[in-house]
Amino acid sequence: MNRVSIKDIAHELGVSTATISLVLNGKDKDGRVGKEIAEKIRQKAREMNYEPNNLARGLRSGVSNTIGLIIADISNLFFANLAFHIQEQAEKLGYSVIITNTNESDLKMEKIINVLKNKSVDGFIIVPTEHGEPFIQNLVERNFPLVLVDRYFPKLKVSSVTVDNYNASKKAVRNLIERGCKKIGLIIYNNGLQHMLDRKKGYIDELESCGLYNPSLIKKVNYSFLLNDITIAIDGLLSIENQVDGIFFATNTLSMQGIKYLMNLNIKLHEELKVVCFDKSDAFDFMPVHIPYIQQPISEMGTDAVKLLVEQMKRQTNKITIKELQTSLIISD
Amino acid sequence: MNRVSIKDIAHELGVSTATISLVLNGKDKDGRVGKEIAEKIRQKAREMNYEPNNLARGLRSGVSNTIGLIIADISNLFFANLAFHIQEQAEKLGYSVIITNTNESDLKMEKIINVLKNKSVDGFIIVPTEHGEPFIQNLVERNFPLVLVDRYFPKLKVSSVTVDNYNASKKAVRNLIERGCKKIGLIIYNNGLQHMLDRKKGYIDELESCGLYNPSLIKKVNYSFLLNDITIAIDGLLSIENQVDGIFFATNTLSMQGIKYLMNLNIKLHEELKVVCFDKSDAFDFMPVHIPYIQQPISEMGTDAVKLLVEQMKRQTNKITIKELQTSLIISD
DNA sequence: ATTGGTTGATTAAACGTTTAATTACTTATC
DNA sequence: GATAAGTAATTAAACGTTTAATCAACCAAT
Repeated sequence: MNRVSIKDIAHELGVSTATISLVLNGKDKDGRVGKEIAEKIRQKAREMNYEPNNLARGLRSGVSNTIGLIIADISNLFFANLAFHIQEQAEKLGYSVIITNTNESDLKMEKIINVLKNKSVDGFIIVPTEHGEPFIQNLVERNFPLVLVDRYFPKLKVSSVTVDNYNASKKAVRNLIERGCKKIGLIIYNNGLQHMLDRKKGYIDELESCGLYNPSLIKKVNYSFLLNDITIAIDGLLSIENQVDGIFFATNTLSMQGIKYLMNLNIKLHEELKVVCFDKSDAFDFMPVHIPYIQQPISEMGTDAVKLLVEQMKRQTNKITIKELQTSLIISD
Repeated sequence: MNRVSIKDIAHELGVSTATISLVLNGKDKDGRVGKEIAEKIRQKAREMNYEPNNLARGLRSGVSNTIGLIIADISNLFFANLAFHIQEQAEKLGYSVIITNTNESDLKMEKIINVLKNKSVDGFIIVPTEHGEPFIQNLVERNFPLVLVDRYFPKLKVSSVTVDNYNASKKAVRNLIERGCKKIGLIIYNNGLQHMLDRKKGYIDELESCGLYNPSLIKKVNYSFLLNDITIAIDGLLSIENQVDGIFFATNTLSMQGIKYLMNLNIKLHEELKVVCFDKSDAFDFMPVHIPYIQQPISEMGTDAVKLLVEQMKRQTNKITIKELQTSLIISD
């Protein structure tokens, strides 16, 4: 009652395992295997419910047709959606995906990379953690097929799919300016990841271009103390010396917690204070006013990442592709 | 520059691969390998950065220390969180997890089960799709380690971890009754999954116990036409002949879309109409009133599922465990 | 001096594939 | 009728482990 192997079919048909393998892998054309026997093999395989053992296959051929996906926080809807699209696209191209989660921990990322390598994934799609650069560097040096997504390290020669964070940020701030804001605060994570820096840079440049930039309106939040830090950040921005009339939230988690706190404070959004968020949240639909937000092309990010990776895995190319997708500012839907 | 294997270490140390394997698997006690050589092997392995090849290991030993997790909708926060906790617990116990997503498609579920079997996972944790019973049945017959989670099939002899849907539902309805509702509607999916039926049964029984049950106040929604069906359902409940004063939403997706529509209709929640939801949503924090909801012990569901599965995989037991966890009704937090 | 137990190591097969190399046969070519 | 070319199959090694079986050496006890 055990799994049926190529050997069983061979035995059943009185033919060698090599022939079976050839046929079942479609290498029976170019005059390798006779038509009748090939058909008989295919028939028998179906009949016996044969399913190839991927371990054996991977061991022998060094190819597992599996992609290792490492994301930073699976309970963040953005990443969950990203994972979804990556898996869909991978399946279309004949790959399966192992989804794993670092929970933003560098240690865990290192560990996971090793686990996945031992499982012989053919390539990685990674949303890297803050101090994960050395581990990525290591993969790059070993010439491992790899695509970074959402976040990237500018110094590394590695393909990536991100959004144009800089211009997204400019767009967001521009919107606040056009709506009449004069004192615009930024709430952003204090990590050193380049996409955060890009968002900050966009904010600064756009404000500077109209002489509205004021460094003390940038408030940084520690990811691990989100709930606490965000109240401090907002209190700071609303304080007597600052009195901002607009806030740009640089991520979806910041948006959610920030707006929650603003509502607690009974701040009238839109009237007393205008906000723009990076990334969408389901909760926007339930807020008393429409919240403008930067929409990311999640589906495209996912499919592009897979496509780039597959190219690498097939060794069709070894050039680095840096893909920067454009975002849209959604005012109301 | 290739991966270092057990052979390389053996060659380096002038010793057989068997010895290496023994030592590296901790089977060098009971007088199998000398102390000095064992230490030398461990030393060298570390030095050469040896990492075992799990394909070879799995092929030879038939054990992969990998759990296949099949969930129904990864972009649903409930499942994403569940996946998170399952992965955490699995890691603690020395297993890695392959997360996959059926998107509620029966076909996909069948396909994924096969893919994972070919990757030789040692066991499954599955959130089954509506018509997935035969595939689960098949796994059960083959005596495959398996735990269902969130949903279950009462006819199958298979371990599962779910919540006590029946009593959760009763609790929810009881709350509406206590808040003075006389005409309480139910909005629920029209699938035949047992946990849905349980929720419906709880609703019916609780209402019948106080003579308030009216079958026409149950509105069913098709998952694939959620957006459309939910408006019809709500319109029906609010119509002149029904005029409900309370609604129980049987899932988080139904809650979200339902409440969204109610707000569009400018229904005053709490005053004109009271609601209770099954499962929590981040969006509740942003609603004008507190939404009471049934809180599920997601973390516990995840860890329990892993524990049950690991017991099975280790063949410590072959008895079926049906675990039904209790929920809490959260009025306000 | 034979037997038997310990300790410490090796040998070789096995897991299920893939694939380069080989063989054997048939047919076509000059 | 010898050679080449094509067709159709097989053989056997290899991938990196694990593990049962075996062997070798030493020592103790009869």
